[in-house]
Amino acid sequence: MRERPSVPMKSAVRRTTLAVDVVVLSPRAEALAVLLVRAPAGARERWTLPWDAPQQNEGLEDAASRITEAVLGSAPAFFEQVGAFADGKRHPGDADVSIGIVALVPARAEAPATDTEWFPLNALPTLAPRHRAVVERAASVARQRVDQSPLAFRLLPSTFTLSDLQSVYELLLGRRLHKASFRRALQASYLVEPTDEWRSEGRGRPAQLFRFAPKKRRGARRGVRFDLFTE
Amino acid sequence: MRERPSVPMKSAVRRTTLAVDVVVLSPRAEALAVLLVRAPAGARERWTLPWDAPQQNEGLEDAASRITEAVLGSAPAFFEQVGAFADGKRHPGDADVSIGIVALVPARAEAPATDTEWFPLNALPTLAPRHRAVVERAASVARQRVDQSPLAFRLLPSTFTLSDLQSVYELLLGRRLHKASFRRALQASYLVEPTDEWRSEGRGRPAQLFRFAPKKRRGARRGVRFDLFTE
DNA sequence: GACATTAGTGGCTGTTTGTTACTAATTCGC
DNA sequence: GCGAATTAGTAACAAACAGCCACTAATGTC
Repeated sequence: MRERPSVPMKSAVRRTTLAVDVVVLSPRAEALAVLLVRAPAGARERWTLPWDAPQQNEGLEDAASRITEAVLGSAPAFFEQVGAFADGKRHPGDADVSIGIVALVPARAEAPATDTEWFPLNALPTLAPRHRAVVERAASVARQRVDQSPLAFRLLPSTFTLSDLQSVYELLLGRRLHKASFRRALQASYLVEPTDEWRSEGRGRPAQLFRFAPKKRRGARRGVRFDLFTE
Repeated sequence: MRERPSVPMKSAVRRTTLAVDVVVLSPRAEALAVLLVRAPAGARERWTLPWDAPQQNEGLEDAASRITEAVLGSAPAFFEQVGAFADGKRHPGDADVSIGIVALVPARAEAPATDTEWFPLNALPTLAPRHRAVVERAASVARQRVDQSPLAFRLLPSTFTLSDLQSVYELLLGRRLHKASFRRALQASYLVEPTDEWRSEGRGRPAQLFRFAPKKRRGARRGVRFDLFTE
């Protein structure tokens, strides 16, 4: 019979260095893009995620907000943790542990700070291994939660056309959706409401503008889907 | 026009204390239960989550594995991060930052260590505020990801009846499911395969045992669901 | 052997979804 | 001015799916 262990003594509490690494995502030119910061001369990689150590008594999301505001001029309204990273992978500031946080900003947000640049997710420059892992996790989290969290709406301005919304979903999911089905499902969800404004974008029929306005939850949800992500 | 900020100087890197807090979940007596450890005399609360500081160069999941093994006698096969907690809430070891990790163990796992006890999720004793937040997040993560991650199968032994499986889903989702619909959806998902064993559990017809054996992903997934969690 | 109990399936019905095809309102080229 | 191109939005049908009910099957209990 196996010996029943007893509760362990706590090891001596170690002090570790902590970083908050922010993945700022925004749709740019038909692709999801990440905001990167030019690294100081002499660094091993030329680009890094915006990051910093949290201040004393500063929450992680608060730190992410401060870090993002410094490179973007304004703080995004939406943050979500994507995980803690403490593997052996190298961090630009040699932090022992990184908290990865994804921030979503609408397409036409303000111009970023000097020494920053948007890179499409599929054409990133070389990053420190830790930062590459954080970016990959952030993208994967965004893809997996797009229908459980109002992620898509944070990538759009406060009013948007349904075609805009569909494009963002397609960007996040990485596949095309059918227009009629998309709209039907959206209608049934009571997530948006029409405004009385219309937008004419060059040629073609003008589109009605909608805003994100989730109504009270509809009744009990139904059966299980068994949609395992077996990637 | 808004002034374009420049990239901030990194603040002096602070050293913080870090804890890995593990939420060990298992189905016990018709409810999901958490494994708690009796706190040393003099502590403010009588019970805590199993936790410890990660060792030098130890990954977070490795730490969770070590911590769980110490209280359970064997390491569960499944861990998932549920988030980092750095709010002002008090931690039993006064760690600045906690990484919450959920571990899933099957129902009839080994007897826990002395000074530990299973508590149903809805009848927890008083915990340090940080620990309460970690438990709540863990439960919520488990509920939200049950159909995207093979969570349910980690709460069952390697072979199980379909009624067992359905019960675990009902436990995680907090609502009843319909037997025929559940089985149809499961069949279509190719997640389990029958063994040639049967189990007779007291009265009633014996049930066939199945094992978790996910087959290659079926073709492209379909439409969007807009299932926002508006809790 | 009747009955209670649990496992498992067949089939009907209404709902949701994929798809095609259409109508509507605009710009562009001439 | 007018048709072609372009984008927005909808109708309608068929297939797939989910909720539901009722049934059969195999065991233990009395």
